[in-house]
Amino acid sequence: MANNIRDIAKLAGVSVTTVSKVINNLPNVSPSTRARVQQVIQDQQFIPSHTARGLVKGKSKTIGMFLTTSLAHPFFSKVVVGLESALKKTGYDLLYLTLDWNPEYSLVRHCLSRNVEGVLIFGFQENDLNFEEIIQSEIPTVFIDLDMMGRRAGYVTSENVESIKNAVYYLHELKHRKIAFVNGHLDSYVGKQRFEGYRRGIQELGLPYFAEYISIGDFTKESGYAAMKGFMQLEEPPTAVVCSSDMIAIGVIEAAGEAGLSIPQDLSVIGFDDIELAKHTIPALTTVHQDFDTIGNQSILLLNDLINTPHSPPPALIIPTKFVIRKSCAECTR
Amino acid sequence: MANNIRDIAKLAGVSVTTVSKVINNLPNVSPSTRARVQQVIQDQQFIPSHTARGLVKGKSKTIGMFLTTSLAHPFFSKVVVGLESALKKTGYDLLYLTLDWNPEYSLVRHCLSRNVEGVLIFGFQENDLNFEEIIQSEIPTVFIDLDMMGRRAGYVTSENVESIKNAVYYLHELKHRKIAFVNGHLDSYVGKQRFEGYRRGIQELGLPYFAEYISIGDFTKESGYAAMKGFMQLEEPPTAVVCSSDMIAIGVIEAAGEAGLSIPQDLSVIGFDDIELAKHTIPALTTVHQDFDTIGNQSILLLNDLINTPHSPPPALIIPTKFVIRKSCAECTR
DNA sequence: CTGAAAGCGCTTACAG
DNA sequence: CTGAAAGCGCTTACAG
Repeated sequence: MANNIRDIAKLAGVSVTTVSKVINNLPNVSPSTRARVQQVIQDQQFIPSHTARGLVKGKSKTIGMFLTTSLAHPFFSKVVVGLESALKKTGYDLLYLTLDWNPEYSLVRHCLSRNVEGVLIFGFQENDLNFEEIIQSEIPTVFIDLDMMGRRAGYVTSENVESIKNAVYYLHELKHRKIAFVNGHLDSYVGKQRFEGYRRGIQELGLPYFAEYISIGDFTKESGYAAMKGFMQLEEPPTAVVCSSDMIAIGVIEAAGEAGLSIPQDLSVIGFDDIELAKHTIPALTTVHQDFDTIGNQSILLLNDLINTPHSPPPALIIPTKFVIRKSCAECTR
Repeated sequence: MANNIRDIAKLAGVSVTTVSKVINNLPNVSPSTRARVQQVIQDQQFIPSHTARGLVKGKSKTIGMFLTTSLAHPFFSKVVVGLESALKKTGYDLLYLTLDWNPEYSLVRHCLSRNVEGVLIFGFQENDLNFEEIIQSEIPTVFIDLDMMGRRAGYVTSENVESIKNAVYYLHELKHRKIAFVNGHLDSYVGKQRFEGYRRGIQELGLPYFAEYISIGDFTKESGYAAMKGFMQLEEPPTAVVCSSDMIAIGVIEAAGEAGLSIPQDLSVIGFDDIELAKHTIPALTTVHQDFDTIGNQSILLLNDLINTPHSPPPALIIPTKFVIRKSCAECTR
């Protein structure tokens, strides 16, 4: 049984150098020799060791991925589809790196010991981990939904600011003037961005900025529910609500429904994400569609550039969203 | 800058053997020597190469995972949470292996070249891939939701048969006698199992077996919708429908709603999976809850046994489900 | 307790 | 076009 390049060399009656050349499709091997070696490789079902190759070349053809466990979030699997296609294209495999939360643990150590060529970071917020360390290490890194930059680190995210701003504009065109906003955590990058979008929309349209119309939750249905309950206490409740996630919107709709308001006649609601559920709410949710597939795909492609193109600039890629109009908004009649 | 064990040895004034012993916490090093070496390691921020270690030991501390891209399915992320905790416990990292669909491609080659110690296969059906090859290779393998077995291969899945049977029993207790079943693909393992559950339930309860009450779809909402439309054409439409997924149930409910039936008064519906959405349907869906976390967790643990316990028998682990009673079933009044 | 040496399975100048 | 040899960074008998 031939287990290594030396066995193959012996069987083919050549040197290991030659076998290596054949395996790697390098020139300077006569056609007949090449054919003979290939035959032996085939016969023996020889599989070169990726590990040994990695050791001598100092490359692993592996990208490390750090993920929050709280990634039980609904987008993850969609992003993975995008990752997969780009991985295939670039020839990398993805190593799902499990985080260890003991004090001596270090992202960088893990990466270095595993010899990953680049790192993908997804689902984390600014202060979750010691990202400075990894940026300093200059291991090529791409963050998803977190605007970290470094000499060899960049990010990809959806168009958050404009998307929310557009939602506000859309409601304004429908004659809404009392437009509330239910956001997620402000310590998350997307939370900050979307808030900025709301702020700009209100400002550019010359609408008054009411602190009472802004609620900060945590992207969940529950936080949307609570926010809407709050709005309904106001003397002048909003006639429309922009939400920072579809789940928030669903909570808003539920609270509104309990109070006897019908959507969209009495209240217009806009979500964010376009999750599966958004099509199935009653009424179907008007929302901002995120292109998760492209996010995944581009993350790997950019990482590949960072790794393999010597002076490639750190990326900061904003993926366009799509505004999906369904049934949860109507013209304001009051 | 110290990059390898030899540099450390030099700096500490010892042999590489000794450094290796210190790194691996092996005995036969004097305390003072050990301390000195550790100090140097610390000072130099030395990180041993996982790759080199893997090469000589023939082990990679890596588990390979094959996943369908169609894994954009909603459970995946929940299973990952379970995987993660077990990975941490066992010290393995997960290599997400991207499949290459060209004819020469082989799962086993990929695994062998990457030197993974075990393989997790998730989201595939019997004939999707050449699983025989991987079973023959005797690389330790655990399948999720696919009952493949081999000398070193086993599986973990939810209790599918009993769960559906119980659902049928539950409806029977609610005095339903015309109980339909909307299944997913029969070429999927879980499809077959759940069908068997339905069959047994009907049989044991002495209910007549009507082919018209059985619809085979593809786990989607659309297939549920179509199935229910069909049922309503029958002379004696069912009074209750057991579904092989929550999405199917949602489609059934939608079709029923369009025909003016109210749930649960006119029709009882039971789902499967207990996805997020199940709580939010109107009425909230009675369903079979799958314990995805445990599925993920046990998969790794069993794989770990398979890898590290010499004669560990191939596992066939059935994870219990929980029947979650919500609002979509009522006593049959007709 | 310590270290010299062989070896894991490859790649890569280099000489012929 | 071909091959001997050094080396990637470790571990592990083995001898002292």
